[in-house]
Amino acid sequence: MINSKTETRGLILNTAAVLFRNKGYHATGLNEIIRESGAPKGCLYYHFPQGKEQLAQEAIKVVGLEIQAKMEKVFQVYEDPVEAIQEFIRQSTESIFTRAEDRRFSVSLLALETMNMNENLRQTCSEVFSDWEEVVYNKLCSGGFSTETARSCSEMVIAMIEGAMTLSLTKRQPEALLSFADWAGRLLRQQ
Amino acid sequence: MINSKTETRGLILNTAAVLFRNKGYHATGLNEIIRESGAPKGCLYYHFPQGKEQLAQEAIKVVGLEIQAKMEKVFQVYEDPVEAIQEFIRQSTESIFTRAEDRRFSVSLLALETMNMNENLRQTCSEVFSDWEEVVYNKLCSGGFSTETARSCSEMVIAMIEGAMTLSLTKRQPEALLSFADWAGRLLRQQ
DNA sequence: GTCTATATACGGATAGAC
DNA sequence: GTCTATCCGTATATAGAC
Repeated sequence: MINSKTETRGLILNTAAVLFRNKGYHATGLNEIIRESGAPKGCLYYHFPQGKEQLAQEAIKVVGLEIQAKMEKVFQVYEDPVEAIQEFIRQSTESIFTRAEDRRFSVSLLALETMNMNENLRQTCSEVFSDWEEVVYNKLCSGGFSTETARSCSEMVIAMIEGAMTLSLTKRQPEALLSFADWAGRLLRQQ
Repeated sequence: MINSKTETRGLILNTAAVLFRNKGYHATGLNEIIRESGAPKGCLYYHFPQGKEQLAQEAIKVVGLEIQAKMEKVFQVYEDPVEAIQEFIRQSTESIFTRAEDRRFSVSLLALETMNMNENLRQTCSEVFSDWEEVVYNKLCSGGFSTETARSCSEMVIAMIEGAMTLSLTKRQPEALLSFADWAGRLLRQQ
């Protein structure tokens, strides 16, 4: 459990993270979160006094950290940064299209839904993107990229993953993601 | 007016297109569409018997065509395909960050919201993406790219635009989009 | 900490008059 | 083609007992 002061709180938060990431902010109801989590029905506003906004804000951080952990795990296995990034893309694609069809390795939906509606949530999503970029940046630097090149590349890598994932998921075809993995290899090595 | 058999119908549809594109499917209510459009209040289900789904499906097509028209307009001015693509990105960035802050040149939000919820809407978004790719594909071919290269590049260009736009909008900084325009130039010329 | 009941609003959708 | 009234479900949120 991540970020759980109590068992119940953590249960609700983790359930919320799954639902928000898969269905988005507006399509996920508080009732649904309580029902799915199996948590006591009366305790949501006790643990999250500011209601849905607070729950979403914390859940976005959880989603961000989950995906970041997955990325770091892959990065530890592959020393070469380019290979590591390619492998992360391929493994994410595999997860999406086989293990759990409706899961996304992305916070694009939450970001796009909330950016013009709630400044706190927008800011939280923005920080998640920046954190991911930092992980890629460090990996590129440790692999010999100049800090300037690594900075520019890391933002492009995250942007492209989000975009290619959106296209692949919409078309229900892994091609966009897989062909991006190939592209990323060529592009980064040419820097 | 696009696709309007009658004045009122077109009015509703165009208003719906603006709201859906900016706020997404779930955050946009039918009441809101009627109110904003100024259309007669009782006539929504007369013009759109299948309700919100039908309205959204047609609106997604409208949004897709609007963005496609914008792209084609820029492509007509610049003969070189790489230059044309770069210019489209720069002009879109300008539009987003100056003329109308909450406007997006994207259907990512609608695609991500509906893909696991409604097969019709998912399919419609998928077709919009494919149509955009086709425009880029034709431009690249006419500029001397091989059909194979053009096919792969066109999908990457659309994916990258969607991803970079998501990041730029979330961070409220044009950098991701503008730096992608530079990248796109280098990448495509190296093919 | 947890529960029930409820307030209040808004969502999409329908029926039937005009 | 348009309007009004309304049904019904669900949403977030709160009050107060236990």
